[in-house]
Amino acid sequence: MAKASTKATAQPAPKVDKPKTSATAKPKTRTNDPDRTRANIIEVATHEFSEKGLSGARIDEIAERTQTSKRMIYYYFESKEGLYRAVIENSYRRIRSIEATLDLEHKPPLEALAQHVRFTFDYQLANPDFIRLVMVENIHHGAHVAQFSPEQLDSMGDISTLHSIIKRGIAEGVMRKDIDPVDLHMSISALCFFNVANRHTFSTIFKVDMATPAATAARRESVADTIVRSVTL
Amino acid sequence: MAKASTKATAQPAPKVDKPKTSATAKPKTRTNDPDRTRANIIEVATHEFSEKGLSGARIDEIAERTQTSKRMIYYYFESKEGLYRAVIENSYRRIRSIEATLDLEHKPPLEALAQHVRFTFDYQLANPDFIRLVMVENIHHGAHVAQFSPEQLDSMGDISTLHSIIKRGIAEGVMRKDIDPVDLHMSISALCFFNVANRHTFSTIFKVDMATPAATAARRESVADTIVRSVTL
DNA sequence: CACGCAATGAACGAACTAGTACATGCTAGG
DNA sequence: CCTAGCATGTACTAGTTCGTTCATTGCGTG
Repeated sequence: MAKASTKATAQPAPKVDKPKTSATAKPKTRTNDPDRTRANIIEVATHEFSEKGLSGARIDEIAERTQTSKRMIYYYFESKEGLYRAVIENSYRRIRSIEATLDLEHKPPLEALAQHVRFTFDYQLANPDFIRLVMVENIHHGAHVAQFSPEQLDSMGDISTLHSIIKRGIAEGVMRKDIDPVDLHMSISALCFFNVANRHTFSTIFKVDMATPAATAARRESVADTIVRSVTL
Repeated sequence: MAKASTKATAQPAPKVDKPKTSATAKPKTRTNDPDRTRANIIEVATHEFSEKGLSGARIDEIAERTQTSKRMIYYYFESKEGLYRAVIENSYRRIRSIEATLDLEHKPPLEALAQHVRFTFDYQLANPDFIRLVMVENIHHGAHVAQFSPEQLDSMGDISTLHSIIKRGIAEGVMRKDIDPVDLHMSISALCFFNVANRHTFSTIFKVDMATPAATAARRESVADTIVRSVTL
């Protein structure tokens, strides 16, 4: 459980150094570090909630796995739901910040689209906690996401990358003119999401191990191909 | 252990064969009717679990909405998990029994495939409880589905309809020869599933109402089209 | 027709769980 | 260096929640 470096999980809090506590301070004394504490709590809670759901997660258990105590959870987040909200918000923010670091602007549109799909596929695969959190949230009818601010929602729903790919595709005459970006995005999300979200029941029922590198690679190409085909003339 | 009867479970349980319980029984006296009681409990529990998850559902609440008491839940299902298992099993059984009542054998392969997709789409849309239950189960890593018998799993994974459509499609030269039926099924499931499972967060983030008839119809066709395109030459 | 077993009900309790009261250490500003 | 207020830890409580105990009623059958 040693989770030392977790610094900027919650926010870019410049907590740099803490010379105060006698530079030579030993682990004996307590060191107040709000940002770190918050970040640590969110990190632990993210995993707990994604693993057991909102009602299944236990505050006491989260507190135990934290470097601090239950008291701090209520001090910073007020309630179990407050913590859950912070977790969801933090997860969405992280996902957003990492996406779109891809350079697709000067590749042929269809190739760019395929790349975009593969990236999405791999990213979701690499972040099962986020996927599970989205499932949990939908079981709750998206009630907490609905509380987000308009700005937050806007940035979460930013699919400008896809827009520009489609635009170029149409301009270059390699894509249908009637593509609905949101509809396309939904298809991409659906295919990538399912791969992570439902892998357990699907693997069990169809007796395949979706987790092997070979199966993953094959599925990744299948999804990319399916999407590319859906936009061509 | 009281695995006594496993016949009529939840559903329009028309109280089929029930010669024993004096057919003329009046509402005044208590009428022992195990099957009906079981079915009633499962019905209520299905909704509760799908709405709140395994840990979120409350046995007391389920009991209240039942025509019987909590005592009966434990009498028939032993535990909360036992009830949950029965609910999952029953749901999968229902889904299976209704599917494949479609006559697709003498339609052109591609048309048959499109129909099959539309049917799946509509069916999942009409059964959100089942979809949500599958989500809940996957959050639990499919641990309970994994306990099903091989026979149960076999019938749940029966995609012979799809197999035969593909077979005809290839024979008639209108489909690719290298289609993997399970892979195709996964794509169909993914696209249909997402439409119900993630509608809340998706609608909120992208500011669209996925529930309108128009949006539903459009999405249905988009999904059918995407799948059909994915198998053509 | 009575007897054993299945089905049912009401109330109870032990364990758990979210949240809090109280006490105290730490850091910064004057 | 001293005080105010933020940060933290400990111990506790009030309210749930699953599951059970004890008792009773209906049903089929010998």
